[in-house]
Amino acid sequence: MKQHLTHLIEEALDSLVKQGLLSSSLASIQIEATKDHQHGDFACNIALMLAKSVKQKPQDFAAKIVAAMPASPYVEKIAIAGPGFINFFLSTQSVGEVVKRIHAERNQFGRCAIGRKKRVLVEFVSSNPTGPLHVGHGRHAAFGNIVCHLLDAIGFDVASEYYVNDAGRQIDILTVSVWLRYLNALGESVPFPANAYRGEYVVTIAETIKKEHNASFAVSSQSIFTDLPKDENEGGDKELYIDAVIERAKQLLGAKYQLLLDRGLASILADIENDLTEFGVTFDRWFSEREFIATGVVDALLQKLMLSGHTYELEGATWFRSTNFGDEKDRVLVRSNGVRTYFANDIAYHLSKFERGFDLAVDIFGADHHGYVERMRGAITASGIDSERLIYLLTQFVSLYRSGKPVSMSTRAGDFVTLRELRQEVGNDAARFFYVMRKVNQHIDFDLDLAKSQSNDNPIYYVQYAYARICSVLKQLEARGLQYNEENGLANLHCLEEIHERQLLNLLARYPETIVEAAVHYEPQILTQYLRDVAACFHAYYNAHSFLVEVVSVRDARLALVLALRQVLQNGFEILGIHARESM
RNA sequence: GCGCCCGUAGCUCAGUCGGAUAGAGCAUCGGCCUUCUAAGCCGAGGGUCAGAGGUUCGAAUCCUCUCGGGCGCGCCA
Repeated sequence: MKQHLTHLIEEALDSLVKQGLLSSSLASIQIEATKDHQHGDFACNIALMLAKSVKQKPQDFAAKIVAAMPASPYVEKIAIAGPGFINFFLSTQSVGEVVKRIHAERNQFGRCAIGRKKRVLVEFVSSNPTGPLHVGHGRHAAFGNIVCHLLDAIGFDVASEYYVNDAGRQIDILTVSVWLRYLNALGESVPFPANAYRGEYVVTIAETIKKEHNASFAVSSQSIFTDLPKDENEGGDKELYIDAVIERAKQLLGAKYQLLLDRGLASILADIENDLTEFGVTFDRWFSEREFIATGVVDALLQKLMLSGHTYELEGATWFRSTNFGDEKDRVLVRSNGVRTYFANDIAYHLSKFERGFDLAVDIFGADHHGYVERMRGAITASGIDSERLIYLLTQFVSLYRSGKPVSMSTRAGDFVTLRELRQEVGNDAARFFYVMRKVNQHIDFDLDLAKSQSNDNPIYYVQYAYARICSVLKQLEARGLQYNEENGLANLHCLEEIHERQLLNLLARYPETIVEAAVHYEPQILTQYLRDVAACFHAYYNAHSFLVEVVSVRDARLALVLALRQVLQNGFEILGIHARESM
């Protein structure tokens, strides 16, 4: 419809050019849906934009445009209002057309092909496998998953990946944490390092290992702790101390150290994957940093960067001159001890994404990584790849509120809330909806009481209830022994003349552009907001009018409308990954 | 100190490409159930869009500065 109206304006402008009233019709014509129904269904601001160049009052020029416009079967009335807007009032018949379209396209309604099958890789969560996911990761999971669905809906070829950071020092810390808890479970009395992972899950893993392997990882407490530096609580450095414990563990366990490491890692990854799967979030690939390094392609990929002339040697280390790309200081790629940094491996990983044929790489990270973005983009540019192809989306933090008070989530105190606990408390649907209801770069105050409440205050119940109510109407139809005739409904759309019906029809027509808007900006909250609007419109309609009226033509037309709405709700829910419930 | 993000009603937040009188919900107050679910609807009050300049037909939206809040500034990951 927008296209049609744009075309009408174009013809009017062309005609004015021919009359010599306008020098050029080259203007970007903006047609927008009105906010207020008194302004008709669509409005155009073209007269306001061109008024200056033709040296006329916008209202006068608008009148000339309207006079030059060809007649259209869809347009019932055209009015000039306000400072010079041209308002289009459509016929009931043409507004109702959207219902036919929805009935024809079903679950395809709202999908389009503007992504042109371009390949996009979305990387998200990528949480270090050192413990269970917490509520912050949940936001990444929900957001990333929904961004994938949105991009798919507009015709991108989407793949998702979880980068498993299983090669670094923190895995060693996990391993000794598990080991010390294991020794504890065997009855050894061992001090627990200040910098080790203190969570209860470590104890659980240790106990499992004890059951599986008995005492095969046992050593005497004395052999571990002789001649170690002081830990933090003894006035020492916790970093130096934990590194010394790691070294000692490797010495004492030999080849068995790797066994222990693998066991702990596998256990945590399994937990993470299980948690995400239950949450409805799956990945096309779990990309292991360790395996990636083992293939040997990391050095080959980094060669691109090395050959760019943007790297140099200093004090035994290899540096990337990221200051050439706006970074505040240069960054180390290879440490003086010969070990590559996380950054170097990550550059190789990102280069591999483009090497593997992806046109676009979308990374979803926490806002605490923002300092990292610039140097990665620099490295990509230096390697000869257009950094426009790398998109970073940074999420802000999530705070939980219960009874109006913030829930303490200090990791140190061991009382941080896991994603699993949150899901169990409020349910997957509410968690997903609440996570993406806010702009990604805005802090979330997650109200647990609200997410659980079964009331109109709760947005997730509000939208699901709209769906359930429509289902309920259909059950009622059956209970009264009535039949719905779709063909008759679609033939009588001109009966939908109530103001609520007009508003609902216009909203339904906006669903496809809402999806495009949400997808291209990576903003799912545009969709959640739309669903809340459409639900509010429906509830008002429901309250104002009966659907199951005596007059068959009106009844069938109304049912055709609410069934179209049900389809749109279902399509939106599908993208959000929430359930369409038939009853509440 | 430097960099990034944020600041909209008492509270939590919408506000599309710069458009018409800045909108919802909660809370407060007042209505609506012989009815397809009242888990809902309708109405009232409530605003210096943090502040000051600028850009223009028009600014919550774009630019500059100031104030306030969050985050980041490792040969960690």
